[in-house]
Amino acid sequence: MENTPTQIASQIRSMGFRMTPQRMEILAILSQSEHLTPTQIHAQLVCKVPGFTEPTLYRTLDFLCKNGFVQATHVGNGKMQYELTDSMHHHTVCKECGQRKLISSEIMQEIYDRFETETGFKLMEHHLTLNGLCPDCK
Amino acid sequence: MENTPTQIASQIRSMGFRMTPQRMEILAILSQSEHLTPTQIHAQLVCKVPGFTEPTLYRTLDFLCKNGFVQATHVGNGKMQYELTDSMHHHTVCKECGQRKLISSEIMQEIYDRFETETGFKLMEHHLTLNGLCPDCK
DNA sequence: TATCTTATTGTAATAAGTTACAATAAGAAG
DNA sequence: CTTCTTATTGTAACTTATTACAATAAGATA
Ligand SMILES: [Mn+2]
Ligand SMILES: [Mn+2]
Ligand SMILES: [Zn+2]
Ligand SMILES: [Zn+2]
Repeated sequence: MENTPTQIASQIRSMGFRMTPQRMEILAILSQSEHLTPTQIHAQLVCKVPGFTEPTLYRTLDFLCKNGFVQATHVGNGKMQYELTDSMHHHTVCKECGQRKLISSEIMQEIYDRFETETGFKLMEHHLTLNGLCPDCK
Repeated sequence: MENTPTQIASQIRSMGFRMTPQRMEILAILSQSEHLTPTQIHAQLVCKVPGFTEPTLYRTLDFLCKNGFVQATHVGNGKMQYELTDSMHHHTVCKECGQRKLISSEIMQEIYDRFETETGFKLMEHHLTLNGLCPDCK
């Protein structure tokens, strides 16, 4: 399972959906950075495609999320952020200094495994942000 | 540390802030249910206090969160939800059937302890929602 | 290539959330 | 109780997000 815009495009088509310039533009933008808010994405869109509208942006993000090509995440502030579904990764965010740090997948995988065996629940979270205090600020 | 509206009110005063009817109304509403969106809270507010405005609602929620009396949470849809800071508790939400389930604090505490010792990060998350598949839908 | 179906887009109106600033009132002081 | 300070509220304007529906165009079919 790959995740370049072109590969996602053909997957979209093979799922019976239609591939449009609007969807392609959004995928192109998402493929170049992560943790983008709708406003940030829209700012980039209107540069390239002057008439691009908000409803299309929000609907498309929704569509891409529902079909697993994009993941929506929260990082503490109330704003949604979007990124292409990539390898599982997690962050810590320090409430004191704001520093973000990537958490190794191994640690989280072990924790997830244990959680799943103890609860019978199958986790599908691929991107979790944990808030607290970093070692320095603690 | 208690969390009834009256007790929070006196804490707010003793912290040098002012206690207002608006803050009291919001605390009263939050003390009666959990997982409330701003829109839900506002709907209740305008019934009781006809002129209650949105800026005051959002500012007050922000204020109560920053001072630890209220916690803001996400449950998968993009909407923020608010509730009085109570004992730590966590949920699973099934992507298939939508069922929500409370996760025992003991399990999470052990997992948190391990996470903290392995990363040096001090978690302050008191309310985490984990998405995936419940035992039935798995 | 031309035609057809309908998924997807844009338009227009609305709702939710934010910001800047002047008016108000909580609570301290006299 | 009255006065004073300033934290907190409401007003007004704006930005971000959502909804309903008519116009468009992707891609299937002939
Ligand atoms: Mn990330
Ligand atoms: Mn909860
Ligand atoms: Zn820190
Ligand atoms: Zn289920």
